[in-house]
Amino acid sequence: MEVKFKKNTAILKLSDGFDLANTFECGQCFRWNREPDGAYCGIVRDREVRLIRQDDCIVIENCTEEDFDAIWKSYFDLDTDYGAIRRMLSEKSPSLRRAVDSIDGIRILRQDPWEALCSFILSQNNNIPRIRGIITRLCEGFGEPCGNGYRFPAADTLAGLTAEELAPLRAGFRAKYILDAARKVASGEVKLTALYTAPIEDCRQQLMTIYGVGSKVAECVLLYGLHRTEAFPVDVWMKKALSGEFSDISVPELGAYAGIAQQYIFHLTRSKAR
DNA sequence: GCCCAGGTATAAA
DNA sequence: TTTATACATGGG
Repeated sequence: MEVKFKKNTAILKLSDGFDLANTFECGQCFRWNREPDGAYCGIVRDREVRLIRQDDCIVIENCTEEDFDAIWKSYFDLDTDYGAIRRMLSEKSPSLRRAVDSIDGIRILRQDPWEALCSFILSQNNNIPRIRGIITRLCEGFGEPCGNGYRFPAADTLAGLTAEELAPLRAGFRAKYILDAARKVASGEVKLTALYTAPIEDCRQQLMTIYGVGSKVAECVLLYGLHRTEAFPVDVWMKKALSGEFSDISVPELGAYAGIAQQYIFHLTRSKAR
């Protein structure tokens, strides 16, 4: 990966892939917005940037060299060779090769664990456009202004709210889950930063103490919020996939990248559904 | 109108 | 331990 800087703009040349639409619209995140020119605009922590492809480069606008080193290099997982991971996964089974080949240029973002926790609580029994709407209203209603939008509200902020105060989100039965998550995170009863390094099964159990967090939400938080790429949702809808056309996949064999394999399988099953 | 959505808690078999 | 159902809401 090469990077050059020109007046608050980072210009990336990657040896592996970075497809903006596939990365931001694969269902791992809900707060990157496509603009008419094909660029994507998003807010992470207290920074707002805009990404656009120019020839074989990805351009990050409003990105200083300091921010790139402190935030974006890690957030976009730019030090990871996705080409190598794809090749490794493709060797594991014919069905997984089809899944990997069904989409390219996805990078697993290193999102904020708290934001990922809320996002995937809200995702349950819900569709992506509506999830995005609820999260937008959550940020507008309770987040600090940032750039042209809002930061994701802190757990401490939400912990002091009531279900009635969350009603404008129209999150339905999920509102009470958000409040329980906020309360447990704000109090330290669930310590998200500990989940970066704890044994994966302990992490699952810890997350599932939150009302409304089951195995599937826990796996998504671990993968997308804590970059635990070995996390794999074996026991909810993935069980369906693995008993069908993906029955030739052995999850333990996928090892450290089982979660990334899951992302490709998710895409293939989604694209077939329509 | 109808079906269903990146599921989970709860009750019942 | 496995299987069924309600859940709030609205996108397509």
